[in-house]
Amino acid sequence: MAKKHVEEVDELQNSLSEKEFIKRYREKVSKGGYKSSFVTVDVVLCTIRQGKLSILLIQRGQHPFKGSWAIPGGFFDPDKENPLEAAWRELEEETGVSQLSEGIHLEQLATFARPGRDPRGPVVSIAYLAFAPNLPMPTHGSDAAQAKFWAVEDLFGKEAPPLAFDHADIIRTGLERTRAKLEYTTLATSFVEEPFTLADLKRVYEAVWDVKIADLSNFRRKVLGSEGFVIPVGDVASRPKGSAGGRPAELYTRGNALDIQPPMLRKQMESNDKEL
Amino acid sequence: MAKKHVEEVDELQNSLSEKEFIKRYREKVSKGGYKSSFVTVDVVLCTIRQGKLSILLIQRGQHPFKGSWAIPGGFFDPDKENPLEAAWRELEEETGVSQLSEGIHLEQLATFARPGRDPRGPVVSIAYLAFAPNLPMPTHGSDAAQAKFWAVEDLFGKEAPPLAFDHADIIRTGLERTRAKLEYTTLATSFVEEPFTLADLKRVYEAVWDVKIADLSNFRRKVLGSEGFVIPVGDVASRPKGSAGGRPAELYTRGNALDIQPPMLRKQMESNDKEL
DNA sequence: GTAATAGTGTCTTTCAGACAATATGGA
DNA sequence: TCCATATTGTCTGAAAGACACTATTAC
Repeated sequence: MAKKHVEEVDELQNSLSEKEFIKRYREKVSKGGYKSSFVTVDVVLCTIRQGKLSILLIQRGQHPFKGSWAIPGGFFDPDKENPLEAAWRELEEETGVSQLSEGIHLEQLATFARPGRDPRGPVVSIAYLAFAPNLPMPTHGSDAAQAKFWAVEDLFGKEAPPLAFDHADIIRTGLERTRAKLEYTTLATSFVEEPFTLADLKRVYEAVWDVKIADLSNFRRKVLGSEGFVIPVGDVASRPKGSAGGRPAELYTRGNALDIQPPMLRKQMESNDKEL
Repeated sequence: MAKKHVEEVDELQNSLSEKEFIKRYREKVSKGGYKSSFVTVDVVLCTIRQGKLSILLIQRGQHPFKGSWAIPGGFFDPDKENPLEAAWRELEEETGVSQLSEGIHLEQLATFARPGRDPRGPVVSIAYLAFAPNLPMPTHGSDAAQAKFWAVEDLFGKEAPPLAFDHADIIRTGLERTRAKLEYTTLATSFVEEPFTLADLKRVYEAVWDVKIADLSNFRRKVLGSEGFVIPVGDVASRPKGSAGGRPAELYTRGNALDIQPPMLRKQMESNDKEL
């Protein structure tokens, strides 16, 4: 991370209006005539909380967009690290989970570089997309005012929080990718902790696609029929206390397969699509 | 495009060794302590020439990688344009086709930012992926020594040309995306000129996947059964002179559908996979 | 016992794969 | 006429959707 950059910027942060801050910032940056750009690495972290697809957002404590919510991220040092490594680092800073935590998936999403997307000047954002099981956090990072998982359905309605920069676009792109990936990859398993039951996995599809999968039997046949999707543990789940009765479910771990062949179909939708 | 940057660099280009050039270049760039980066927009342009999946490459006339082959691209001005617009501009400069040319597809591929990928210093490449029908060109751009379509099968063998920067990685990524996209989108039609026959379309799949589709009948049923994939023109093709006889094929234009539901299957492979 | 959840089996429809048969042009 | 290509039709097997039935727990 561009530490010196951050420190110098920090000197400007205190008790300046956003407008004045941007003016001073630009003076420092726009020299030399070279059309270079700052680069950030930002992460759309998807997980499932209380049965709902949710995304980690951090309330900004600094200009610009002070008080608005942003996906976690930080400046990228193009001399020192790969952007993927930077994304893992950001993820670890914000959530406390390490790269070694099995099951967390991280991939490049897209790069956003529209002129004016950052009022400070040219800043290119390399966005990443992460899937994680329900995490104990959020432990908010060093410079974050507040970190919180937002249910996706709350992000785009009239009660929606203000989103910083073009992060609404980035989140939308991430959600589209997420929904598509569940169709033809095994990544749904990245949303659950091991070991898991098929009902757990079904809830992932229901949360991400916002559908009701009516027939657990067909879902079961599809998952178990896909070579390497899940591996039976040979044990059964103990029913959570306070829950009603019912036969205990068999437990599974993630298989090695990456793709589902043929893909999972997403037509069982009697969907209640709310947001885009 | 960063015109001033290009001009200043041009002063350094003549009669300097690559090593000396890079040293002088770095002295100009590394000032201020801010960890900013230059950004380029580069395009993997795929088409089909003589029945083979091919990619447009340009032989570099300047350091670094003088004499090596690179995908077309150029510096991106983060103040003035969207990267997608920049990609269209690059495409137009190198090929003469305009954005209005129906059928050409252009999408963001991925961003490459590994430290050291450009010996001049930190340069982030936003790579785009384009599909085009057989083009009259290449008309080589202003600063390009030579432009040529290379068959993919010639790019990774022992007779392979030297590729600049990490463009081998970018091309590989583009090829994977291209092959995957033919499965679940209608983008195969972007590789043929309108109007086209189903045999033309079949040749696209064969070239991109490097397979032989044995049964044209099943292929036909799949394509015509996919709503909005192709639209019959109501006319038949006239057989090219010199070719053998045979019933003339019906002509089609591109439909409005973006996705194929369910996807095209890529198992008819008796593949002769050569490169990766 | 009932309620609730998990798992098995079976019938029907859809669609890909294989392959046979017909159509339409050129030499 | 024969040859080459395009198009239509038919049979079969794999897999999804619907749905009935059995299994195992808590109460």
